[in-house]
Amino acid sequence: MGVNVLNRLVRNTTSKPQAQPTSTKSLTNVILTLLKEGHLQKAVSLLFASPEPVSYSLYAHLFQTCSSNSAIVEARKVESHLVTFFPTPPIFLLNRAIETYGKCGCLEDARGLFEEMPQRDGGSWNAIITAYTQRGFPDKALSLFVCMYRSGVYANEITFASILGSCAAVLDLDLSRQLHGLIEKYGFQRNIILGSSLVDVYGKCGILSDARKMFHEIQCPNAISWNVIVRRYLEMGDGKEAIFLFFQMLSTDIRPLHFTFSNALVACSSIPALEEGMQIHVVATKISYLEYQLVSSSLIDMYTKCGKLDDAFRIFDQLGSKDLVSWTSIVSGYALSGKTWEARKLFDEMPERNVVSWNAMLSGYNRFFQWEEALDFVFLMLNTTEDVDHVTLGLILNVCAGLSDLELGKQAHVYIYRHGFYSNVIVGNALLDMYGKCGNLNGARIWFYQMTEWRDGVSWNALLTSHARHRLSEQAMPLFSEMQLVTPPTKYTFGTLLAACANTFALEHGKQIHGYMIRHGYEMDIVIRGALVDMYSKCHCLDYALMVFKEVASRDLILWNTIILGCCHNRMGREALELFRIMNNEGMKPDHVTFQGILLACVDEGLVDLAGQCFESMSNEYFVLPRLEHYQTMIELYSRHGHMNELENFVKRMPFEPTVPMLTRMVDACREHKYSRLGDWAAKQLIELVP
DNA sequence: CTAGGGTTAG
Repeated sequence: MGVNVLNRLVRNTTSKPQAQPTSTKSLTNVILTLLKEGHLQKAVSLLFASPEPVSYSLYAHLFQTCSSNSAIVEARKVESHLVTFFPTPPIFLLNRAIETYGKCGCLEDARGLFEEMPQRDGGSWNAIITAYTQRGFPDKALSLFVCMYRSGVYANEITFASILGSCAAVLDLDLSRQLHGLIEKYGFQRNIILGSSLVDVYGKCGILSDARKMFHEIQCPNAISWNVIVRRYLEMGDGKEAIFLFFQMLSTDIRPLHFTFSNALVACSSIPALEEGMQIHVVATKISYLEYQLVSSSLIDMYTKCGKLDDAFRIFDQLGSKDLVSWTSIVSGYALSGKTWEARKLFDEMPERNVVSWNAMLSGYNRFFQWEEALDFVFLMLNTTEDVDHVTLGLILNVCAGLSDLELGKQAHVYIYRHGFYSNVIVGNALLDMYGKCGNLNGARIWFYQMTEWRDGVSWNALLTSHARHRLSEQAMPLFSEMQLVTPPTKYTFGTLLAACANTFALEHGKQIHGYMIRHGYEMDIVIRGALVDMYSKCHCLDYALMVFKEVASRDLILWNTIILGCCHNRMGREALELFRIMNNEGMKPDHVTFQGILLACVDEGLVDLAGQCFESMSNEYFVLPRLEHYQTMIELYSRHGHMNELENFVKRMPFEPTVPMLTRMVDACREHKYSRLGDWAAKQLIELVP
């Protein structure tokens, strides 16, 4: 503040605050009344126009009010008045001024005053350090702290609290430990604010053991201390411990912050833990915390994540005022559990939407492979709102991949490039996936090398998957070796590699991967076991496939289909049929893939009648609509086993015209079995189709 | 007197 400096130098009045005339006293009273009534601007104008100084305490009061109102113009006026009438104002008032400038976000004013002060005390350093910490410049705060330390000014509790906040922001674990040592050396360790700050900084640095140790050293943790420790466990993905600590807090007589309720509920959503969530619901109701939108929104989300849509909806429905977040929560609850129609109905009713609401709805369509609806929704979104973020773009790319629409995917790529989203790793990986799924392996490769700077393990997996999908499984192994130098493999990596082994009949590689996973304790989920079954059966090692299959406790449809088709691959039709029988007994509903396996088994075993019955039972008993490949397999069945009458009846009863491969197969079969009536017809059809 | 925590939804 150049003007203020000038004032300080030019003015040489020697007025003292203690000798106040009556007019000043009344002025003070008027200003105080104005402040009390919230007229800060008027109060400051009055002060500014007054040629008299006021008491130190009134200046302090004015600064404080400017602080809480972020009134920068008024703060400058107050400082100006102060330095005009006091050539050497008390340091503490200038410290207040620095703090006020900091709170108003005017760091230049704060720094200017700090630099110009004729004398500084520890409070001045604290004020400027706190200003930088709170306005989001932790590096500057830390370097100022070093200056302070070097210039021999002692740090006090306030300094430590502030500087720990900066450590937490930049995750400087080493400095935090040093500060911890100093705090104990100076005997500040019983300060609850410093204790909580240390819990905070250790937790943010991911050292929960130290955070927990520090927490236990706090004699009487307050609501903030509890909130910190619960939150840190939640952030590190240990929802269980977060919930445990929350309930421990409830057994003390501390009244929890409503934020802590929200954190505990989010922890329940993350596990998910319905029982505990319901208990928290009860407690929150008892102490009227559902009044907080934050708590009720978290509660709605907890119920949806625990699969209790009805309960979630009941709370939502009874909500006094439904805010954007609770609307979005309920929509996402329906959308992500497959009830996209209900979700859409609610979405259309929303009084307002933001990018998260749009993304939630779109995610629902994507998760349940409703690509057409998703695409319509994308266009609706782009026509309605400008609000598009990296999540939206990732979802749009998923739609392109789902529809195998490379052109659309390329358009999205251009958009992403133009709008600077390309260096986002989520978007980048979605792009890789899109190129792979749209059949453009080269595009995927080029993009993979372009994203060298910011790719992660997922990028490698995506590229591996693209290679495996393009029957370039031989190249997957060298790629995997390259990958291992950079990033550790995950179960997704192995899933892809096993599929690659299956496609290239690389039994030895497959066995090595299986062994590697067992030795290194990788999670053997149902997808991995399915990949193992598939790999072993495609490598003609059906015994191993069956062994892995039998180890799975709860089998899903995909796993059943894999083993049934595996038997077919190994020309073990009878075993396939036997497995189908067991599957039925276990109450598993077959789908079109299962029936394709069954029909193939019948072809192989020459079970023409059984195949016919199965084909009939598809639509009659199991309500599985026969697809093109089922009709084709039936044609193969009759052709191969010379059942020409049945073949003719079957083809004539088909709900669509036979395809070229079907006709070709029929012509061959009719020639072989001298059945010219159908053969001639098929040949004629063929000529019309292929001129 | 100044200092600590916390923003739920994709």
